[in-house]
Amino acid sequence: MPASPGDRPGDRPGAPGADPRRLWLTPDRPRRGRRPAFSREAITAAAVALADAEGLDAVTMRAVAARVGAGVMSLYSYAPDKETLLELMVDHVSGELLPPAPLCGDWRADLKAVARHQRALMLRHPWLPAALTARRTLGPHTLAFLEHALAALRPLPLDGAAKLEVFSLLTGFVTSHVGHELARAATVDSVDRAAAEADYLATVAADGHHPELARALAAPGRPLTPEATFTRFLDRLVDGLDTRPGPEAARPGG
Amino acid sequence: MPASPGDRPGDRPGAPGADPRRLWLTPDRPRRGRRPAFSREAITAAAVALADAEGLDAVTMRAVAARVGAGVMSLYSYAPDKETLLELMVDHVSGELLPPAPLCGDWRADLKAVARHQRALMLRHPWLPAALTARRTLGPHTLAFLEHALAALRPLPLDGAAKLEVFSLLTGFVTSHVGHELARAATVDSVDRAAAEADYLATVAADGHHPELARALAAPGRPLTPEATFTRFLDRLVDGLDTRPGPEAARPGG
DNA sequence: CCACATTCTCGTACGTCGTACGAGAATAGC
DNA sequence: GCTATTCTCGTACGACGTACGAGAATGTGG
Repeated sequence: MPASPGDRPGDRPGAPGADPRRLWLTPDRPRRGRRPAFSREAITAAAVALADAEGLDAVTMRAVAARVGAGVMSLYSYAPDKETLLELMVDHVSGELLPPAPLCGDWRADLKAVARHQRALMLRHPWLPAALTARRTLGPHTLAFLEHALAALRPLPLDGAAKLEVFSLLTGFVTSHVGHELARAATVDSVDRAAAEADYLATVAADGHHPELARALAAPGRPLTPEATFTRFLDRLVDGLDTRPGPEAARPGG
Repeated sequence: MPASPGDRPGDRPGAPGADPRRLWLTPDRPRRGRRPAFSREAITAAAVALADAEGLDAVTMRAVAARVGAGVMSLYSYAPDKETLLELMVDHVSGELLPPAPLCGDWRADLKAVARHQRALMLRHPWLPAALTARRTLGPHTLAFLEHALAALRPLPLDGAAKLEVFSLLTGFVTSHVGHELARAATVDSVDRAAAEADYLATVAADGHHPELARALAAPGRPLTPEATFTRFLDRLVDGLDTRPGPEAARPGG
């Protein structure tokens, strides 16, 4: 095995997503053999368009192939498997976050802006929360945005690991929140579903064993826009972030 | 169609999870016809055991059926589809959160205890974060625990909707965090994978375009136990929670 | 005791998925 | 041109969720 220098997009063998560099560090060297008829970029874009239009479940290898005008198995020359294609999709749309707006220097404001951009991206690509919870992507665009977020946290007296944690916390929150936000919006489409659920909750609340739930549901309920709700959550989270360096390291097993 | 009074566990027809009450409010009335050979409980327990042992992907209708000693299609007498079975699984393990420990009255401490119990449950059932991000379950056990969490928030001057939001925020955080925690632990199993990723990140950080990332990775890096990291996150989140009632309601469309 | 309606069991079968395999077409260097 | 290399993609396989419907078991009314 002559240790080929540099990897092709395809490279049929190899574990699913075993080595990130195999996926992201590919200077597409090969200048021999048949000329590729498609491109990783085009295939990824087709997959994204499909997911935008018909949801993540509609992204099948067959459907993507049909959309780019390729045979199904040709896709495997550009991505070793579907999981990799999904990672490519995530990084592809993350490119829409770049270049990021300049920082203002107020780390709280900058962090909130980061979260708002993430949310906007997810609303534009409603499959994104689901795609993000199932994997962790470290592509060029995702990393560039991470770089930006870390720059926003520069004024904070935290060490590097803690800043990464804060970013992870924020991203997790946005993903989770927007995921639920979209789920709710989708349910509203079928009114009976939402009504049935409300009915059911009312039934449960009325059984006497859930007084707090009953109280919560009986709230005056001034309805907020999703934007306002998100902002309120975000404020709660960011304004209150404990920014002290953190306690002394705990001993493993302690 | 004679409007049958009360629904059987089975009830073959009916949309997937259209009506929560169809699923959760079933006093298993039917005392006619052949006696059921299995039970929803036993099937759910088998599915949970399978997921605990071999992961969520191993939970196929065929595998669950084999485990309980039933024919595959018999499962459909107890749950209308696989999605429902997954909801039953989530509620089943949520029963381990009950009865909850008594509240101490300090809402921050009580809320942290809620989160810690959630995390412990997820560590016991590593498939749970993935199962939770894909659906929202409103079974008896989940709702009982929600009731407990709302009781913990009793001292807060928030309205009902806001308290539900806080719970959702907390649950979303725990789910996301433990999901990543487990993913990292799984990667450590295969050391090359983790090493390759670290290598890749180092490569990226060394390219000069990611100074903040380089700084973050070069941190002294006193390693924390997962417990300590979780606690630090949780403290950051809960200690800082903005508990003011919130701004005036925004007008829809504003 | 006997239909008969009801309810459960589950073998078979269908359509869909991801993808392994490998034959053929295109290209570059000799 | 010959050959090694690379890409294309038809076919095929095993797994999945689940629709269908025949058969077995049970209660009730005659």
